[in-house]
Amino acid sequence: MSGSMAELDTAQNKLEYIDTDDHSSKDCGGFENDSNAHRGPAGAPVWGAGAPSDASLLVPHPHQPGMVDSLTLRFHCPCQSPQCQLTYPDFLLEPQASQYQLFSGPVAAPADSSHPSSASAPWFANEPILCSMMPGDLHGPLFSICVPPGMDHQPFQDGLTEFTSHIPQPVVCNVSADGQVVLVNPCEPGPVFMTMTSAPTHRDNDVSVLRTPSQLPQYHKTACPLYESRDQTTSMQPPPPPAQTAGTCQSKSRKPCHCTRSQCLKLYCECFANGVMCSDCDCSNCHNNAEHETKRLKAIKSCLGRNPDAFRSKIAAGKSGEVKGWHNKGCNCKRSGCLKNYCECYEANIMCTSSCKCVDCRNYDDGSEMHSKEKNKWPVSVITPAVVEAVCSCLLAQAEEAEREAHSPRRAEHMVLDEFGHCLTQIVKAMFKDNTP
DNA sequence: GAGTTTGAAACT
DNA sequence: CAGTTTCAAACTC
Repeated sequence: MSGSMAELDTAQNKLEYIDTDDHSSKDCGGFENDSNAHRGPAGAPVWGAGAPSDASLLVPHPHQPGMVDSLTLRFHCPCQSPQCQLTYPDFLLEPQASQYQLFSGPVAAPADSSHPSSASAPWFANEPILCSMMPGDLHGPLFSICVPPGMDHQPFQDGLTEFTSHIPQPVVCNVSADGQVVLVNPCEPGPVFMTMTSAPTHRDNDVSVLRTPSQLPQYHKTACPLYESRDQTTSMQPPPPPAQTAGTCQSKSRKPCHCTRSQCLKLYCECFANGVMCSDCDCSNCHNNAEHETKRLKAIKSCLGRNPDAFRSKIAAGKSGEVKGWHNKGCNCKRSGCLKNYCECYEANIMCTSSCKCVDCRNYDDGSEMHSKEKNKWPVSVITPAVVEAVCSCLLAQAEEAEREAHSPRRAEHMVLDEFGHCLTQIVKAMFKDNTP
């Protein structure tokens, strides 16, 4: 395997800030990244390395070359429309500190999420991409993506495909010849159409903008309503507005909760923990709904205060295949042998790892018998977090090399895929080596 | 469906 | 941070 992270800390600041000094606005929605700040290769945006459910695009810090500014990693609305401010109460927000915006959401990280091994987003190459929530018309803020001049739509489509490929829900996207982007999310009844238009509101009038017809809800159509944590330096992404939250991802199979004492405002409540309002539940005295939005938001804030990762997925999921991943915290089972659904690992159909503090665990691959709920056909013992990290490092290094050598995006993609194949070969070799007596 | 068991979340 | 309590889901009968 080639490359190392050290070689990759060569970020330059190639992106430009949008001057929005005249917009003293607060955030209006969208997701920021977590506090993990990673260096991107050569100034290129990189997929964030947060929890698997919240990979985002990282962009270089404008004043500290080589550093990623986490403050930039969020949507914000430069407008001060009552609609936006109603949607996101003040107490959850902090003054706008930065102008970068990005196309981001609670999406599955492409790789190991807890290490600086982000994969480069080749579709951005060296081009600046500026994304923003813009003040919209009567329907609310616009979801826009600014494509730099001279950049044709094909790479953008590739990028959009890449982006949406990380969204937990299957999303089909395409940029048609007339510049219309179609997103299809099974959470929603129908496709979402976005149209490329000129963007006179942006400087130089030299960018294209993707504009959604019905604005804000479209953002949430591709983003599950998981609440984001905040750290000391970044503002929190507010929860989605009630109307969207209550309906978002409802099509996903979700069990109704039966909470009686928590008002569905604690993590005991699965709905609340999953970031959705209760709907068709059997709970009593429920406050996890639009009618109690203020109390609900306070509860969210409280949870995030206790644990900034409270609403992140506990499962660091494998992107595909039968490897589900691993539990970020690990379980603490004592009596179930980790073979009942009391065990979070077992329930998630993953094996216990060294992170677990369980007693008498039987949810592991002992070489002769797999005890997990659905017997994993993949060699979990080989595909460890360290291996995933190593693979990601290799892919990142390859992407960086392609960028350094100014290869076309397509060529760069091939190089990365070649490297991925090489990594897989080594993993397979390791498998057989491990299974050889 | 009621009662019990279990382990995560919350609390001290 | 460890021990205890609270809670709701999973499980059993």
